[in-house]
Amino acid sequence: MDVSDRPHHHGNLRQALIDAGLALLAEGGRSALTLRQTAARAGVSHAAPAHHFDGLPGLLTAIATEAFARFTAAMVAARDAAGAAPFARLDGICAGYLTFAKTHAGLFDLMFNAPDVNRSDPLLQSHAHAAYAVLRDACQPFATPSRPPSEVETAVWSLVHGFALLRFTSPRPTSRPYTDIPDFSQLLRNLVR
Amino acid sequence: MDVSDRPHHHGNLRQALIDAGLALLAEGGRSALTLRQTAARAGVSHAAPAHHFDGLPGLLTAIATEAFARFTAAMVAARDAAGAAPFARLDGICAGYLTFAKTHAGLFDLMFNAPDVNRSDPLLQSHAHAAYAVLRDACQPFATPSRPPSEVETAVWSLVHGFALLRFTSPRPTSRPYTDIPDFSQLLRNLVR
DNA sequence: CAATCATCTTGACACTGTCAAGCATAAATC
DNA sequence: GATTTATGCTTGACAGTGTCAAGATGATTG
Repeated sequence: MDVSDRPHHHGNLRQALIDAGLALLAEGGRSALTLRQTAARAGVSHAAPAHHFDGLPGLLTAIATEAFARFTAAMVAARDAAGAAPFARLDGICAGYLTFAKTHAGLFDLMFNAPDVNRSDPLLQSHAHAAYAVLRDACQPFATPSRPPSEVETAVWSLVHGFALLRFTSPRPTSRPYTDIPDFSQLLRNLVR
Repeated sequence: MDVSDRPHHHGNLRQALIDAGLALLAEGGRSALTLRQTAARAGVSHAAPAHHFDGLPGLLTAIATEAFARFTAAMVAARDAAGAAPFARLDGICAGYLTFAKTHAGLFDLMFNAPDVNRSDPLLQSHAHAAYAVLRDACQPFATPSRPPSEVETAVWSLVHGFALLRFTSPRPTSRPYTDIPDFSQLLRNLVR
């Protein structure tokens, strides 16, 4: 759309920029997500984003915040579709976790690996905390007197996050980076006993 | 050193560039590791690296390869200092893993998170495979008929890698990102039984 | 000695993020 | 309703990046 076709004030440029960034990220990965490209896709000049975000880190942080919200929603949906048994719920969450990492690799990469995301941002932190809370709640039934909740949470989070990275991120030559990769549910079952 | 002070042919510029890159990475993190800065630190022009590496990805890949070698050495040293018992050996390797991730955060970040590293490079792959082999060998004693080696390996690698990322990478506001982080040895003990 | 080759330099290009200045439109005020 | 203020966006510039082409320099070889 030509610049003269639309009003001078965009209306909701902030959200339009976030949407444009999400599209660029999905199409070309992290390296495609630049300030100028995002502005161009949203149909504004290269300096327009500066009036809505604190530079590139600000834009990336806003997109990562949105990504955490979608991440949480994906885990919750997988949990609620998995049944009522504690293990089924936890396993469902992990399946949602891994499916999200696979199908939204760009978002996952941005959320956890991108160096320019401002992880001190309060809004980002609250969304990240909400995602972690989903996992934590589902871990609670597996705590015992000798195994406090923090230990179960950390073990499960580490296992599923490490598994996701081993499996999906930093694309490797073959689908079997080092050896056969077993099913995650089995690993989880052995972990929580 | 002035350009006219040294001979036109550097002698071993390739290694000098790798060393300069390692220094920049240790000092300023991934964003400080640029082609031009590396060349400047090595005392050559900005285009000199192109004659020794295939662009920036080539340089990063070479540095990551060196990083994997040091990573392997750190794990082997920790293992050999940990005693002869199978669990002590595996625990020692994980301790070496985590200590490396903490004390060489730049290298660790480059090895696993940097998008420009060419992970199809045969030399990089062989070094990465060697690192993984150290972990795999130490996992073997914990395999059972119902728990094949690939399952133990994947579980341990995922756990320690996820733990390292949760703990050390992408610096978070506080040292306790979401909750208390327990000791890793306890997690490992519960995992391998 | 001359030719060749590898190595490094210089200069240019397109692209990036960021900043300062200015303009156009909407909102507020008289 | 007219004028002023403020907001939202544009334009232009700057330093920095990776990459390529062309040239200069020094070592090697015929």
